[in-house]
Amino acid sequence: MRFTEDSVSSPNQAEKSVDSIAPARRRMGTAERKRQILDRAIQFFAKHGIDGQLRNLTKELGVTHTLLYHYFPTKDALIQEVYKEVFESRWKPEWEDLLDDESLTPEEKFNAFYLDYSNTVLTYDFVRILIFSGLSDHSISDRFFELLRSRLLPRLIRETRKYCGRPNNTKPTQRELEFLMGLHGGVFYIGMRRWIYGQAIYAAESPDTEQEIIRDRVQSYLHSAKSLFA
Amino acid sequence: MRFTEDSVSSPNQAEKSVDSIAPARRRMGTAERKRQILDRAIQFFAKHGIDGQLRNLTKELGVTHTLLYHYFPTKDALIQEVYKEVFESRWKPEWEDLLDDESLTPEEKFNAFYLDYSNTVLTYDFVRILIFSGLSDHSISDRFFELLRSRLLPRLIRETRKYCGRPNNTKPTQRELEFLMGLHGGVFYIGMRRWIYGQAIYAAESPDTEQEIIRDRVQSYLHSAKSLFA
DNA sequence: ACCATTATTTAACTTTTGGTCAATAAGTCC
DNA sequence: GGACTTATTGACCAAAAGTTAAATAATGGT
Repeated sequence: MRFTEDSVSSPNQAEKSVDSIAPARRRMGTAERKRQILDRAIQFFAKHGIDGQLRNLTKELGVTHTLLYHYFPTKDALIQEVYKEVFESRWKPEWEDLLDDESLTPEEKFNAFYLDYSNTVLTYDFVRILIFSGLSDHSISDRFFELLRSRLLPRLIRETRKYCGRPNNTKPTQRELEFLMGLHGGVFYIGMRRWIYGQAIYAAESPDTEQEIIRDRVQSYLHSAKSLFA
Repeated sequence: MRFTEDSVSSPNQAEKSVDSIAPARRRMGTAERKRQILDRAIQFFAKHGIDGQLRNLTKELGVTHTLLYHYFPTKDALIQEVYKEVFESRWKPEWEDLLDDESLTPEEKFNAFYLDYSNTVLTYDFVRILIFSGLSDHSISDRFFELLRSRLLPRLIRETRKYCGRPNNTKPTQRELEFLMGLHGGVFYIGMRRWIYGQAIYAAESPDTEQEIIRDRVQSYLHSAKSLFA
């Protein structure tokens, strides 16, 4: 598993398998190298958690671990950039536009949103890093949930009410929010099973089924909301 | 936060605040000490993950870290016992009995089960250790899900079918299972928000509301199942 | 071809941390 | 009260892991 000096003694084989076309060694441009490190760090910390060792991370890159300090002042700084990258780059402002689109029915919006949301958020990197972050220091995951809370939940509640034929003139109640979180959590749980517990998702076979599953749940949510909050 | 030699120099104040009535120092019975360590280790590893340092753990107990090795051969052995304790002690065989109880309606079973299940499983220790385990080495969380998969899911599907007035003569379909996992995951997500993300659950105020939330979701699940699988 | 720049490595330092072992002392039994 | 058992500690080790500083060598400009 762990390769030590062997990788040095046999430079012809499997030196790197990632992006290297040449066994090229030194001197990569500053920007590219930083980018490369960051990309790899995301994968790496998603897999091993923030306790992953820098020496192992850089081994995957084919460089010495001290090179990191040329680009990042400290391990923690690197991790912060990883967090930032993952969370800020994946949030789609379009989600808000979609939910505000006047030409769509609430049902269409819910389906379109959760289909896209699950494709974006339920990835290996995102799910695991979000949880690693929550497990240790909330400060990062909080940012994501703040977006969720302020940007998405009010819109989703509004659409739910529209679907139920109720006016949207009061603040969402706890009960409404909780019921929505049931749907939301159920969707996120798909990612949990897949990327945390390593379970095969029952729907992994056909891509259609995955969509069908989301649709089932959205359908169920809206349908039940109508009778629960009537 | 961290107390070093101060705790020795001022033995009157806050020496320990946990179970100590006396500032009693040495010589605890073997069994009690082991029990004490294990209990504390559960809390500790749930909080800090398995990378938590033994020295910090024992500091909370007011003993030296070397004392651990008198009771557990290695850190890993201690962790294994923690896992075992948490997962094996919390699984209730009564759940199966409850779901098999002939005198209850499917709806009553679902409500009773998820109410009790959430009280048992959605604790700080359990949720976090389950996830720490899943994040690193599935071997432990797998055991729990195997119980879930073999003992509970078939019964829950059976009751769902009964509620829908359908015969239970075929294996659960993926679609049925996935729909059930939507409910299940939504419930577990309550624990996630509370113990991983550190969010106040909207229903934290009144204990009734918590029950109401579960009931809402169960109601929704069953009701929708009827129309989805008709 | 030479020089300046800087990406990269080598060597070394420090702190952390799981683990060992011999010494100490708190109970218990007589 | 002395002897015996063993819970507990203090000193210490070695490997792991983050960090630093100086040496090395690509690369680009002239």
